[in-house]
Amino acid sequence: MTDQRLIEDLNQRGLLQQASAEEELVEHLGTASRTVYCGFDPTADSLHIGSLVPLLALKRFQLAGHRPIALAGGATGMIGDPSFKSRERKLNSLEVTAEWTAKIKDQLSRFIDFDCGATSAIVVNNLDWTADKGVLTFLRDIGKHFSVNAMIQKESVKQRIEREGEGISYTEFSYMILQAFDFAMLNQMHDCTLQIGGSDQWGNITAGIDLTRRLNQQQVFGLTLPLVIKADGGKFGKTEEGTIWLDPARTSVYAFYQFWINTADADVYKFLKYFTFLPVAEIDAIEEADKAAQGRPAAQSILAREVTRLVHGEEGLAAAQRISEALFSGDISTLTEDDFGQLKQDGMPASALAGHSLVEALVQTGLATSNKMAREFISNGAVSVNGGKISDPAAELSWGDAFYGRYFLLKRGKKLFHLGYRQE
RNA sequence: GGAGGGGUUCCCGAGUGGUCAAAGGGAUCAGACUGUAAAUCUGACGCGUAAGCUUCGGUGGUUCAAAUCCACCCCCCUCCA
Repeated sequence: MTDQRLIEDLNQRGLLQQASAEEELVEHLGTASRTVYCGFDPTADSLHIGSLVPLLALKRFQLAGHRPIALAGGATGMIGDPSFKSRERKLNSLEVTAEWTAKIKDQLSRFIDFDCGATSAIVVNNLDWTADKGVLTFLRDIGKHFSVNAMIQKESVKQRIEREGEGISYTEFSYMILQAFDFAMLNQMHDCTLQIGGSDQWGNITAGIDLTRRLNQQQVFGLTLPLVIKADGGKFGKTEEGTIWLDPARTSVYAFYQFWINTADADVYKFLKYFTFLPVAEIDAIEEADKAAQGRPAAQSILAREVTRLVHGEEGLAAAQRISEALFSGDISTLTEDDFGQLKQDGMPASALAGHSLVEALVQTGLATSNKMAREFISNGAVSVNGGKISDPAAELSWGDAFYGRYFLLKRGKKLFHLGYRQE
C-alpha cells in the first residue's frame, strides 16, 4: 500500500516548499492510495529540465502507492500563466498550442508508469473540459466563486499589478481561475485530492483548493516543490547555448549529459536529491567521500549518469558517455573512422564543412558568431583542430590533414566541440 | 477621451547637437590558474583584415553634423474620466 515515508523523504530532499494543512495531508496520504495531479503547460514543443522536479515528484508519489495524473495544459497554455512573470507574454496560435500540447502529452507519458494496476497513471488535457464551456456559463458558475479582491492579493500577480512599467491583461489575470477549475474537475472526474507544482504555482493551487471546496464540497490539498535555485544566483537550466530540453532533437543527449557534468560543487548534492531517486543516505555518503578526497568530486558524474539515464534511457546514457570520454579524457587519435560516424549519430554537434579557412569553419559550425570573433578566438589560443592548438588566424584547413580524410574535430574554449566533416 | 511619464547596444542603466559604436554595472565568452569546478587576475563583448559600414521604438524633416532638435505614427506605464 502507500508508503508512509513519502513526505519524510520529500522533506529530506528539500523538496517540500509549502503544503496546505500539512498534518491532515500526511494523514490523508498515509491512510489510502490517493490521486495526485500536476499540470504542464505547452509553452514550447518540449518540456525542459525546469519541469523535471515536479515530473519526478509525480513519479515519487506513484512509487509510494498513489495514482498520478499528468495534465497537459492545452487550455491554460492558450492563456499564459502570469505567476511571477515580469511581463505579459505573447499568445501563440491555436494550431501551435495544439501541436505543442500533443508533444508534451507524449513526453509526459514516458516518465510515469501506465501499467501498474490501481496506481496506473493517467494523462489528460484540460482543453477537454474547457473547450465547450460557454463564456456565460463559465462566468456564472465558476467566476462567481472568485473574489477579485482576493485574486489581486496573490503574491504571484502582485508585482504585475503594483510595479510601475508593467501591467497585466484580463486574459492572464484569469489564468488562475482556469487552473482552479482544472483541480475541481479532476476532483469530480478522478477523485483527485492533491495538486503539486512548483512554488510559483502556490497561488493557483490554493485557488483550486478553494474552488473545489465551494463547488464540490470536497477538502483537497496542495503541495509545492521548490524552484531550483543555483548557488551563484544564476538561472537554472540555461546555458549560453540556450535551454536544456528533454527532447533529444532539441538538446542532444551529449549536451544534456554535459550540462549535468558541469554542475557547480555548491549545487551538486542538492541536485542529486532533487533529480535522482538515489536514497538520501547514499547521497550523503557520496558527499562525505568527496569531501574526504582530493581533487575532482564524484558527484557530478553520478548526477549526470542518473539523470541522463532517467530521461534518455540506458542507450542514450551510453552514447553521451562515449562522446564525453572521447573528447575529454581519451586521446582523440585513438578513435576509429567508425567511432567518428558514431559520434555524429550519438548527438555530437556536427556539420558539413564547405569553406577552407579555419575562420570560415568556426563560423559555419557556430563555434564563433562572426569572422571577427573567430579571429579573436584563434589569436587568443582558444581554438584547436584535431587536438592541436592553432593560433594563426589565417590558417587553412586541408582535407589532407583531416582524420580519415574527412573529419575535423574543432574545439573552441575548454569544452566546446564540433565535428566538421566533408560532404560526400 | 484628458493629463503626465517612458521606449538606448543581451539585461539594468547613463547620455539631451559634434570629443558616441555610445559611460557604468550585470550577464556572457576567451586566456592564465584548476577538477570539463569555485574564487581571482587579464582581455573581448554591433559588423568588417582594414578603410569603413550599420545601430539608440517607426517614418519623414531641420542641420555641415542627430541617440540627442521638429512633425507624424506605433507601443508601454501612472493618474483622472
